[in-house]
Amino acid sequence: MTTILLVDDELRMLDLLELYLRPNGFTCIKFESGTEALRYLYEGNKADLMLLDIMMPSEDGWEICQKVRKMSNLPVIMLTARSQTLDVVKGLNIGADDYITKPFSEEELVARIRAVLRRSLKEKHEITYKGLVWSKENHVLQYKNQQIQVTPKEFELVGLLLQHLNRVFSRDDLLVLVWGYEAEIGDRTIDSHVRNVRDKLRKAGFPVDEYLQTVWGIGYKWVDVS
Amino acid sequence: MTTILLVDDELRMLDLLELYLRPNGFTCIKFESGTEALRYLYEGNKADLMLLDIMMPSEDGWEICQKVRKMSNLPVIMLTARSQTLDVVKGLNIGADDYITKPFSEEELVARIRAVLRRSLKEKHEITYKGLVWSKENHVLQYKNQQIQVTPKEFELVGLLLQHLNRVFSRDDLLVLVWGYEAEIGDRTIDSHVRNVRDKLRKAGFPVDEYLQTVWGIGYKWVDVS
DNA sequence: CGCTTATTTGACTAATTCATTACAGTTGTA
DNA sequence: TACAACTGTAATGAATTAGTCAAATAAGCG
Repeated sequence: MTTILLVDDELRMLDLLELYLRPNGFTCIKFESGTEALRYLYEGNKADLMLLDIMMPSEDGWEICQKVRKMSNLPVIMLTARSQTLDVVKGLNIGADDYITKPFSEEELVARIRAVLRRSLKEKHEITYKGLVWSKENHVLQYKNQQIQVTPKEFELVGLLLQHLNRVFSRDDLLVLVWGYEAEIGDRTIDSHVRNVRDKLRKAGFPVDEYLQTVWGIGYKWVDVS
Repeated sequence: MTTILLVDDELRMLDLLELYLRPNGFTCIKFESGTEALRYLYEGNKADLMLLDIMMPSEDGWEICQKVRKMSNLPVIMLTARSQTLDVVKGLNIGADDYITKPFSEEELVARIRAVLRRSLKEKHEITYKGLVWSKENHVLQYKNQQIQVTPKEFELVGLLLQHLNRVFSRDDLLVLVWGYEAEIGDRTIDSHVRNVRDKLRKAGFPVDEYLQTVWGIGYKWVDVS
């Protein structure tokens, strides 16, 4: 079963969304404001996706989306009446997974939701790779029961690579995905962090050089051969 | 926030319930059959109460109620058109917490829900961690038979951390979960409370620094290694 | 109201992490 | 091999974040 959080200040839109989604097997939970939805998430409840209206009286969709992003990897689809490119870009940069403009058909809505769900399924909170444990919830990196002390940036970096085995990340990719889209950082900075990660993992006894490899001229990747 | 699961085969009744409950601050999740609701619970989702119609085509309310009872202590209020004493008794025996006959007023519905929630909240939470006793009921914190005098906020803070060992709480998390949603508090305020908690526990002889740890750049957690 | 206790704040210090730099080392290619 | 492009390294100052504490403010209570 798939649970979708609907966030819109207009009751009519909430009802319409539910009308479209329930027959398609989605469980809907409606919220008239983003803060309500956030509270729901903060309380540890789970959901599979959030449909979020941008135009809302108190806190707008952008802010809500950012807050959701900070606390979880819940996929977010933004809803809006406006279809300006600027908004789309802003939304996607902020971390929204997709963007639907009103009005929309039932087919479009459901199709987009399915697509986003397919994409987002892979993200994990806890990853174990050959004895190396990465846990987002506990914010620890362990190897063979010993804790590896890493900084926030290092932690994010390792997590990203582990979550996408064999994918090559350019320094630009890493910049956006680890540092955030507006960061302006030199290439050497990223190298430095990679170095530190390698150092710490190596010292813990993990054969990091087999896995965290440099792709010459491009960036870095975590190689998984098994 | 309180989440209520609505289970009824009639869409109209689901809508009516939602219409009554949402304005009273309840979050509603609607299910057209008991099995759907059960699946929702089986998947680990949380809720505070279930409103369950007795008369349903496939599996009736009694059966659903029994299954809910087996897997959790979620309070259940049964809904029915019949008002025969027999049913009431049967329902309460099976484990329902209350019983509402249709038709009902908004006031009655909300009042009963509140009453059941009040009752069900009480039977909660006593945690013992290495000699440290946290008792919600008595609202006391003890270590080796000596009472540790803590303020309400400090008490909530310790309770939250103890209830989720090893989980890292960002200051934003703590803000929402301890202070409540609309609180606007500075980071230093949270630190202050953490400091006070550490201070008091330390003075009582509890080795708090081993457990209540700072996760640099993220927040705080209660580390449990055992 | 006046007293007590709890909570919050802000200024300051301490600790840690981050970004940069310059240069040494490495790789790819002609 | 030579050279150009790229990556690795280590040290360091800047920036960010956390800890501390006293004082201000708010909240409870008789």
